[in-house]
Amino acid sequence: MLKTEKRDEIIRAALEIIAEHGFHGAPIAMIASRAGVGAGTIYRYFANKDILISVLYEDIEDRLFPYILQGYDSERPVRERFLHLGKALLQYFIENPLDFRYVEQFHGSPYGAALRRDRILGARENRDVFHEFFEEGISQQMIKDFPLTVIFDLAFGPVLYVVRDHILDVVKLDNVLITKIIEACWDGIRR
Amino acid sequence: MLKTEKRDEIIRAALEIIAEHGFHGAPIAMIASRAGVGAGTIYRYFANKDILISVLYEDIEDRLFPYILQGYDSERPVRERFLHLGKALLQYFIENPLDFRYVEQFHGSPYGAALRRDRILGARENRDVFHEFFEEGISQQMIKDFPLTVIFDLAFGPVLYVVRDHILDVVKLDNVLITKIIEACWDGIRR
DNA sequence: AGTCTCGGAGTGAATGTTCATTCCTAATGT
DNA sequence: ACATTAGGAATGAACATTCACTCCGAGACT
Repeated sequence: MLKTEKRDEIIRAALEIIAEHGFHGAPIAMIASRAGVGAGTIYRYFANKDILISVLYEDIEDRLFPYILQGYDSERPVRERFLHLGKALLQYFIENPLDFRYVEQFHGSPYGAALRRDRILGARENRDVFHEFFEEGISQQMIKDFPLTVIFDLAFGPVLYVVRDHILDVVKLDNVLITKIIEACWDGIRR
Repeated sequence: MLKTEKRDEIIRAALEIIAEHGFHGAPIAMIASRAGVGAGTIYRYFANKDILISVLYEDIEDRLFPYILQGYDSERPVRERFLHLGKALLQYFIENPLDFRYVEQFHGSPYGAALRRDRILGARENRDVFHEFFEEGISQQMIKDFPLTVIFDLAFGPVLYVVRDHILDVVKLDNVLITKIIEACWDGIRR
């Protein structure tokens, strides 16, 4: 019944190594030894490396969305909700830099390009939260009338770049700065 | 005297293949055949693949900056200059999608991480234009007072994401939309 | 209770492939 | 003729994937 345990170890190890060394510098043998399993074992859980890589990505989304939705209240005013979503996103990646590094590499690579039509952050059930939120904001005339995709880019593009800088240690983010940044994002999309 | 010619072919071929298939799916043999040269020839021009990859990146910057600076007039008002820079950046990548795909992959990879402290767009002489521009904008109280890095993220993060969407064909950008987008970026950073 | 059998999870050495790089020969120019 | 440049087969290293084997626990049998 401990199936999950080994599988989790493999996923954790793969995340660590790929985030740090890229898809390149992450041979199966290395992942296996970091996970404390035999190389062959990985193939008992994942048909091949590509599939491991995709599953890993979905795994991150499955942790990210619940985190963001914590304390999200769709009854609150638009601006307040935006600040919540933006901050939560920023915070999640700051707290989980490996996830960020991984997502970043994944998106830039051909693996990620396969996700094409699916929006940058998620395409599962949860995605609807963002969807609905922005659509409501637009119809309430609180948010500029752009295609949804563009609104995403305006709203969260800066957030992701700021996270990168924080991880690369070129900015030091504290709570005050974070709030100011998300407010600036809001200025970008609000009417 | 045709030294340059073969070299350019190699660079072009490498750009095409890497942009499309990633650093992965771009074996030297494939680059060579696309360039119409022998595999060994590549090594007459580039010591190894890593160096080819870095040179390729620098090459892109060397084309990007002159393009952006065309018609840039540091005497014009801050807002106007910002609109110029933003549009030019967007336009360059729309016109050169391979360059964009390449830069994107490069940044997300460990190669790019080596550029750490160097700012996201350039670290050569030209970089100063952006530098100076934002510093001036801040001291004139036209632009919000954030660390320079953050200003970059707020200003150009959205632009790069929009370009990605355009290339992935999830938005259709026309001149009107482009202008509106850059204006929204301005709203994000202006006081 | 003790012994035996079976099945499936786990292993890592062996395999075959893919690749960057080298190096010797051919071609080209001077 | 000589020097320089190009070519691409040959080389060896690195890697993903496979597979023959080990190990272990849960039943079955005595």
